[in-house]
Amino acid sequence: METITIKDIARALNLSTSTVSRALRNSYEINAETKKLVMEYAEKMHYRPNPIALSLRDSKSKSIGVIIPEIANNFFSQLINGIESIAYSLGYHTVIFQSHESYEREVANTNYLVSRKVDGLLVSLSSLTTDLVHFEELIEKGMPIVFFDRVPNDIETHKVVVDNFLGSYEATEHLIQSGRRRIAHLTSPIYLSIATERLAGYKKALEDNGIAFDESYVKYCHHGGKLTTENEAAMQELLSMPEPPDAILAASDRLTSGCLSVLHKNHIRIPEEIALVGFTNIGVADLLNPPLTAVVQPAMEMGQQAVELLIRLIENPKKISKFETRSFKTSLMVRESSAGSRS
Amino acid sequence: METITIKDIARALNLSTSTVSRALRNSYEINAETKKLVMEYAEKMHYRPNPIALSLRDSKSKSIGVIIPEIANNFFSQLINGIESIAYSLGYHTVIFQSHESYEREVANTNYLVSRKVDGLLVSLSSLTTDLVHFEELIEKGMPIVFFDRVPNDIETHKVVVDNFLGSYEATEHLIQSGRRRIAHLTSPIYLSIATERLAGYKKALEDNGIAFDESYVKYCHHGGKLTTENEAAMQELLSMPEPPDAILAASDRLTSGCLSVLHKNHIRIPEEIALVGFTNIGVADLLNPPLTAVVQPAMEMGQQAVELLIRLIENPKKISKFETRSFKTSLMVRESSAGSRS
DNA sequence: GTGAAAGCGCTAACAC
DNA sequence: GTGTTAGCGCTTTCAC
Repeated sequence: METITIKDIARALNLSTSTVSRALRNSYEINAETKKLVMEYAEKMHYRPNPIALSLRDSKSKSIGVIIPEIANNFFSQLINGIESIAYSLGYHTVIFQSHESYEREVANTNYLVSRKVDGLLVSLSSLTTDLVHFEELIEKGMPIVFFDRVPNDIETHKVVVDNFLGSYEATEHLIQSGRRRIAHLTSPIYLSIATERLAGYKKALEDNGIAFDESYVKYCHHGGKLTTENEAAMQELLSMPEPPDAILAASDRLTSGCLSVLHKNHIRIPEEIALVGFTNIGVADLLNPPLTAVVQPAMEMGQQAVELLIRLIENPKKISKFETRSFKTSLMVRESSAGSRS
Repeated sequence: METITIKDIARALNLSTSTVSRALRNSYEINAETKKLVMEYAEKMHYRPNPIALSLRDSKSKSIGVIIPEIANNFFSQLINGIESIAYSLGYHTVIFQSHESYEREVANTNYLVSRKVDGLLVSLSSLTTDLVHFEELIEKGMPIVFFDRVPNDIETHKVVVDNFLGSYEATEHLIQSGRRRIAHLTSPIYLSIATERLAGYKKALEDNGIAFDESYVKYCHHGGKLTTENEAAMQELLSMPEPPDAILAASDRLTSGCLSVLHKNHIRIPEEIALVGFTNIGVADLLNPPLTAVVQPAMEMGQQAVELLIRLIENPKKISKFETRSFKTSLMVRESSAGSRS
């Protein structure tokens, strides 16, 4: 019944454990006959090496840790699929943890994964992370880490990102071209570089098109839209302005659907009264009412590239001198929610 | 720098490893002073026990494995959140694996988790799993397993499910009451009990309302809607029937949005021409066009109950004589997609 | 009250 | 070509 070990095989075959071990690893120094004997017996008994023992010995585990803000988000779940597919084919296992946008959980997860001897880490920062020492120390110690999407500016390592500036710029310009002038921007705390970049793209597009930037059109949701109340409050402020916006650019999945929801509740016609464009990887964007213009990120590819870089780092421990940052383009999927109606 | 071990502490304090070990576990047989000394030094050096070593020794890991069909699905990701929250508070870690509706991956994941010495397993079957020996053997060996949502009929253990029959019955009856007569049912392969139960509820509702069951109104998508082509094909068949349906009951998340998508593409007015009700936990159901009537499952609670049962099983290894099956009620969220228009 | 030693499963020097 | 041994980090008998 229970799991069989090398020792059991050795005993059964009247060999030493080291011989069995060598035979199983097909070592050149073992007699062909002995090998065959061992292999067949192992096969027959369904022998499987104990990965825990291997991890303890080698301080590695052929597994990589992934820390993301949350799973219940299409962008991240698509990303995970990208990660898993590559990792799996390269013989690595993927262990996923959620920070739930909490700095403490991010740290706790990191520590746990490290103690579990993952060979490397793939991380997308929580929106409330400002202190990065837990990662800096790890990198210092030689732990391979690759950041994606929400990456830190101050850490030198491989990164996989999206051109947020451009994505935001294009979306904003698209709104302008469809005749909007009072474009609001709904975003998350600016700790994250993705938020600053998206804000910058938005500003630049306004500027390039001769529209003055108005700070009161920018609303920050500190929990990134996780709390609906926060979302609604921000939207209410916008709607009750003397000159309410005629378009909104929402900076994340959560923010986008939250925004759409509030507009619905207030019976505001989209796009006639207010146009909406959002960063989102939601699968049903074209089935929404109205079909939603979306800034989409190539999540799957990002995940694939991220693991690829990570595994390269893991398997080439010689200090890499220059790290790369792979940048993807977002794609603007234009749909009704931003249709021109005023130009 | 690197991680510090009990041995390091022992050496530094001129004690034996066993004394240090005992002191850290606050054993009664250790001198208070020694304890204090050890504790403080350990604290100062950020000592953390190596979980791998513990797992190797004790053949357990304070972690539970979760095997689900896929993460990129609101129902499952909400469920995971339920699992994680409870597991975390009880000191267990959660390791998530996706079967991607593949029997082989399900088996591979199971084996891996077992070899990694998870203390228990939480599983929702892949839609293509018909052979259950891999789970049966494990249970035989004493591995705690709790199934949820997609549960096997033939295995005796704790289960957490939803009353699929009733959910389906209510949804169907609702369609009938809103004036529909030719109600189609879009479902996945009937290997899964959830599929047979939903089908049964649908049939019974028809019967109870004097509508003859017509097999040609039932379409099976073998990949559960994972393949859009499959989905479209099934829908096309329905639409090209001499008497196409005037309503559709979709049996899963994927199937529901796929169905909605095809109806859109074919410019079929919902609910005027065809009404739609679907099993789905999608968050934006009320933002869809039209707002979607949904059979919603209490995913979070199901996850919480499932871990709770599992951990009870883990921590009470004495053979439990009777296993329980906890059953939740679905809730029918009536929205426009099934509004009455013909009665 | 504390230490020595064995063992969890595996591999790799180092014998012979 | 095969066996012996030590060690990865930890706990736990068994001694003293």
